[in-house]
Amino acid sequence: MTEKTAPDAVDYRDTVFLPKTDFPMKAGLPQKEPGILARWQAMDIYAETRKRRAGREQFILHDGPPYANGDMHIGHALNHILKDMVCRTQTLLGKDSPYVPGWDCHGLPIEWRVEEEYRKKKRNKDEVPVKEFRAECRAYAQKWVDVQREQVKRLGVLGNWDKPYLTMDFDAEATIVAELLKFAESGQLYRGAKPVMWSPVEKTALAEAEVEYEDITSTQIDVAFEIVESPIPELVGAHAVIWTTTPWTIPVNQAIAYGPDVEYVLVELRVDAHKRGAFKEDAPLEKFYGKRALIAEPLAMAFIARWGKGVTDADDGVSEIMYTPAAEWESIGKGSDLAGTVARHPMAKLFDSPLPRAGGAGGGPLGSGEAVDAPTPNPSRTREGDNIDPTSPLAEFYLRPRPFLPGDFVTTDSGTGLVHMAPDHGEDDFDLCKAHGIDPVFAVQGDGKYRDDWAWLGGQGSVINPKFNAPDGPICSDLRESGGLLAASADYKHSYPHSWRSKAKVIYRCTPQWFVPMDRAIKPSPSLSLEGERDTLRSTALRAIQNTRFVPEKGRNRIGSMVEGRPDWVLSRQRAWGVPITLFVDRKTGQYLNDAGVNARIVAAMKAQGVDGWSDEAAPALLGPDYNAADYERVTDILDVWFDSGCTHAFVLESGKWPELLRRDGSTHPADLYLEGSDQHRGWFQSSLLESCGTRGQAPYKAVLTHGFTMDQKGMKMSKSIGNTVDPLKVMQTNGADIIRLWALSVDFTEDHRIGDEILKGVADQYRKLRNTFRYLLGALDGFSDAEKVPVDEMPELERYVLHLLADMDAKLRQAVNDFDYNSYVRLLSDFANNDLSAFFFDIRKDSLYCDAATSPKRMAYRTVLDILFHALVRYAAPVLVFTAEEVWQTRFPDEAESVHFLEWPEVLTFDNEPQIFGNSELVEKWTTLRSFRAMASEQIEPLRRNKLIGSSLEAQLVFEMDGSSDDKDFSKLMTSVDFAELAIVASIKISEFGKPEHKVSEGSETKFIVTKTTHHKCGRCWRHLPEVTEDGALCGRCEEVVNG
RNA sequence: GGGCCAGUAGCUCAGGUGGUUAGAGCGCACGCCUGAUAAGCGUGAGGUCGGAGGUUCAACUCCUCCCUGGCCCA
Repeated sequence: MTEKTAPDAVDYRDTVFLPKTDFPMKAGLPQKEPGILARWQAMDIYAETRKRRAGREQFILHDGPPYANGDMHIGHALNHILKDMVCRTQTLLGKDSPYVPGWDCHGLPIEWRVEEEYRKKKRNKDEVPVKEFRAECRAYAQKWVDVQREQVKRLGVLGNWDKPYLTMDFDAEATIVAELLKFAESGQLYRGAKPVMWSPVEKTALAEAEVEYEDITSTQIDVAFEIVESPIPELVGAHAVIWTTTPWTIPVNQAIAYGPDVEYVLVELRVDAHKRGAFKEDAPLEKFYGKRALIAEPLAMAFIARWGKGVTDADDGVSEIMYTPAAEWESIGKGSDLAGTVARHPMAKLFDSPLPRAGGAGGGPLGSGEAVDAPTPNPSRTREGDNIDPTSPLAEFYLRPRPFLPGDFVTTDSGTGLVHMAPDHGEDDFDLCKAHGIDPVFAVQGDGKYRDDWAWLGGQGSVINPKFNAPDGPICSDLRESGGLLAASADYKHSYPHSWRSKAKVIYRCTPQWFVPMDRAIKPSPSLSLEGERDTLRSTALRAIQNTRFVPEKGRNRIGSMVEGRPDWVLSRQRAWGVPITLFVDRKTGQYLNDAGVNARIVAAMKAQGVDGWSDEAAPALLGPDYNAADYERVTDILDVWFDSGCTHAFVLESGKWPELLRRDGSTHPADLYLEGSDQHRGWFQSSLLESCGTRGQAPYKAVLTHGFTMDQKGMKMSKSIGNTVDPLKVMQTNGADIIRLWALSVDFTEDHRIGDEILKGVADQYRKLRNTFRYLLGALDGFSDAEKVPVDEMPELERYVLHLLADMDAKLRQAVNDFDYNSYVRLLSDFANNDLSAFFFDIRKDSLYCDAATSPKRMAYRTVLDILFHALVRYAAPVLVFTAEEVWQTRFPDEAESVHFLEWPEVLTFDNEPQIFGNSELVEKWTTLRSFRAMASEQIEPLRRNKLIGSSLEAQLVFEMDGSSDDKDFSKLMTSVDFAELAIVASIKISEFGKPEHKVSEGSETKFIVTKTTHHKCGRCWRHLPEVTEDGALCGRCEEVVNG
């Protein structure tokens, strides 16, 4: 065959209707987005959106406040994008979905930063008036609120940025106090105690973040506690050995812990006879030689070595020391056998008194119950030999028996396997003792010294002073005198917490704290109605969890098990920058004042002056004429910041300060949704739940949505020190906010997910495909007007089929919105644009769009569908690609006063509302089959292209080979019912009645097509190969009519 | 160390109650087109479903242990 081309081929390019648009292929988002933002700001798009949705069903997402400190990081970005997506999709659905952002402004980290600035300027915090200090904290928080606000706005997040809520607003502070007083009124507060990290130098409690660990050398001592009673008779008279590196805690020992599964032995302390001459003169041998010591078996040798070092002068003395398991008790057994054993405090001997009687582990000598104000013991200074009244509080304390208690925390890593318990100075100690009714005694003051009234230890200096703990210091001396010291040496190297600020050692110290009880029956009050008669905060909260929707569902289990097992809520902090615990405590009874009038004055003072309204000077006025300020202790603790944020539902949603948030449907749940990272199961979700359950008897939210954390490309946690962080601000600079948004909404945010260059590149590719889809729509719709619209029932089947695909996706998108399943949402859009439109519909109709007459019904129908697609897709995309969607919309419908974001979810045709359009699904089945044949044809054409037999598929001729089966007859019928050549974008198709097996590509293949090169000539305008074209470059009938017609 | 959660192609994700050769989009390779052109179309190659045991006729799906990573605690 010879190619025949017209010698003077005409260029028909100008007669072809090519897509025409100014919408650029390259986005240039970093340059373009700020301009779009400015326009939105100028038109006050947030307020305008509220107006346009006024009176509609509300969807209230309540913003959890991020901490006002530092730049926005990727976690903030993800969180805000998700919140924005929620509000925007709800708004798109036609609801009124406002967003009031907020910040958490009180608390230690800010206080800390301000102090750090002081240090740089060499100012002493203690010399700064507290009001001034708070003012600086306030300014610091405000500075970061402003910084973060601009950064989040840049993401395209729509919200009431001009009026965010701050926990440090006076109104907020007043409401937080009012909420606290509700707990007071319903009897849900008590003062208890708890060991906290304490710096004796700064005289303040420290948070974990303020503590650093350094290696130090401490005095280690072994102390003998004489066993006075035990279910194992052999133990009576023997000595339990405890080991500690904090000798100063021995005076307030109150018990001994054993490991229930640890093996214990009883050993006799002996020395080789020939070494006896080498004993130190002052050694405690006299008192212990030949005596029996109770100790964990794996640790016995190490103890003997310590003991031996102290009793002989010989360098090799250690190896010469003997120990023998006491013959009387061969099988010493496990720790659990020690239950019921009782010892006496070695210092009891300093009191000239009879041995204590066993039994009855008592409470503290110095008060009990919830009031912890320390009573005063007998202040007489006493040394051994002095008499002290055995009925005095201090003597009674030392003479009280020390019980053996089971401790899971006891290990055989070091020490003796018997742990001395000082509930004042250790968390394990406190918890174990509390569980057995033993309370702390508060003997060590804030300055680290024993109280003056603690007999002989008072005024001895700070307990962190090495001299205090030295082998020749007061503690060891007393123990030596009383015969309790087995070994002491200042040579134990270990890591120990120090104050980050002063570099001084810190201690655990029990201090009075305010608590909310989890298991106390709540006193009903007018504002608080509960379901159960004896409801506690825990039971109420657990019930609320059952009534809440969790997305993903596993969140319910997570917060549930936390609430089930959590201890009482510690509300108090000994700090300056926070909301005060505004209680007056009766100095006589220890009870806090509960007077509605006083409370109202306190709240009013907060409203007027903020947290500064709570001061000694203000106390008399707050108390009013009915109370004498001298009779009351003004609590100076501040609230845990989690209480602040737990109150946001009260001072933001219910306050009326943001009218758009007020419920108009009588709903009792303030919020439809809380949305934060999964760490907030322990944080804000829980503090809000407890606060609301304690004051309102139910959760403040209907649903809780959690997202995971963003990891680096390899799935590892991001950290500045490793240098694997991704800065959203930089991504916005280089890629644009729409790219980060698309990223956040493409990943499975309910789990931990990743970000990195490769991932962002993929997201950018995905963006480009979507952008080009819009660009094509804009170009193809050039000049389109309502006059061109064709009724759907007059459209070709292909158009109706595509409308069905749209409707199908529409339903799935709605479902995804309801499920907050945004990665499905985005993928549905991408897949639809790629598969159904670009590779299928647009490709097939390219010929009609370019070459048919403008008045062609087919072309008009196509453009009508493109218009429908445009209106639907731009709306679907708007919540995701907020900037690009606006750019698309404004390109087609420029209007300074309008925005794509005011639009509502598109109305699409569905089976339900227009069954006749889709032929009751027959049309869908038919076209699904046709698409599979189309795919098959492409597959068969490929070899010819690869072999350079043809180039464009338009050069291909298909022959459908029938094998005579009924299926084939149906298929051929199907294909002849449409213009299959047009669908497959080939020259022509023939149906062969009698299949020729030799033409099959391979045996057993599903192949139905034989492909050859067409013999027809190519139309010079539409490039189709058609029989009527006389020579290559001449016109086909259709084109002839369009061009010359 | 404890509680909870996750681990499917290079990337992002699908894979009801266990059942035919594990899917999609993107990317990649190759090819086509040159009238969506730093675009569009097609074909193809990529996975022992984190690992090891076990239950079962049959396991990506159920059980146990381990590894890796994450959140919250200690």
